Amino acid sequence: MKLKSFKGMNCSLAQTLNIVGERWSLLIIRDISFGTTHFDEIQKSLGVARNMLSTRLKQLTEAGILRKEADDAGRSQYKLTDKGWDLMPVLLSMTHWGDKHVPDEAGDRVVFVDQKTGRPIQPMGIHDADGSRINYYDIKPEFGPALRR
Amino acid sequence: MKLKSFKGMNCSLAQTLNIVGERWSLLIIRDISFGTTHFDEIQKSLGVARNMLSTRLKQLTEAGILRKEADDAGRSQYKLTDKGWDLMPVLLSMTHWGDKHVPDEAGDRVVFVDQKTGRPIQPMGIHDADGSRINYYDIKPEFGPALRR
DNA sequence: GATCTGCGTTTAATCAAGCAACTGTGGAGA
DNA sequence: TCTCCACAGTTGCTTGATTAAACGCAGATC
Repeated sequence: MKLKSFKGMNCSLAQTLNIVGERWSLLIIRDISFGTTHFDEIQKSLGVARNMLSTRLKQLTEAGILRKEADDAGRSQYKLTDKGWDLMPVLLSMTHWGDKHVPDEAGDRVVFVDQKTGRPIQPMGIHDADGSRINYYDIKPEFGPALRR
Repeated sequence: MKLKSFKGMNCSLAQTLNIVGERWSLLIIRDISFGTTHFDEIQKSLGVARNMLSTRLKQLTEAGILRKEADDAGRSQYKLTDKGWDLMPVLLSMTHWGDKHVPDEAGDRVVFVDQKTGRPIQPMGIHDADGSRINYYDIKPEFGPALRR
């Protein structure tokens, strides 16, 4: 009774979840994006089981999200590829949702700021073709070519 | 050997994953956002096991993401709450990532358009305080009050 | 040469996903 | 009123996934 794969679903969300939808994947990716790139560092930071971490790193590397390389000391480390960095909107959306809906009494936990100005970035939101911010009830889904058949 | 909870992690991403990070949750939420609101409809649409669906719907309702109510015919249906609709940026980020990195040869699967203009919305991206689009390498994380202690 | 650190793999136990069959309820039709 | 069917779950079982801890192994340090 294998875990059901989302591969056949012909849905971009399902395809994404098939690759990064596993419990630990996004936390691993976040750690690496923060500069925690060595196996033991990630393991201690997250408290994930070592074999899980090993498996996930392998899968994410095969999926082209991570790249394994040696650092100056010859120790192996993991870095995000461009494909991996493209997941930042996903990470940021989730972080902002957590900030808003599962807050800490002491305030925000991590704030992402614009490096040039030092000011916090906007919470992730929906923008129309002109770049104006719009609401979720201002959009509607339409079937694209791949679903019209 | 219970599944490790992310609750104690003091990280907004982990808090979000603790609520919607399970395999089926986001797919269920997407279906409901598309108007597939009855138990059997969702079950057939996703092919998820009925007991899984039952458990997830219960958890998501308890988490305040869904609301259970009766439709005109008295059948029970599930709707998104505002808290649930706030997950749209997460769904859209993942959908756009899938469109880009796991494409279908036939083209896009679902396109989200601005209801007023009919034009597709922008792919989810990072915006600075002034609303200008910036890149992932233009931002950096800073520890907020909850982590400075 | 003994111990430590880094990076995993193996092992054994337990938890959760998956499937299918069953229950319970309400309405439609005979 | 009796049967049939759709809907919304629930129950029970099997198998896969997750966990923690122990083990391997190479290179560096004491």
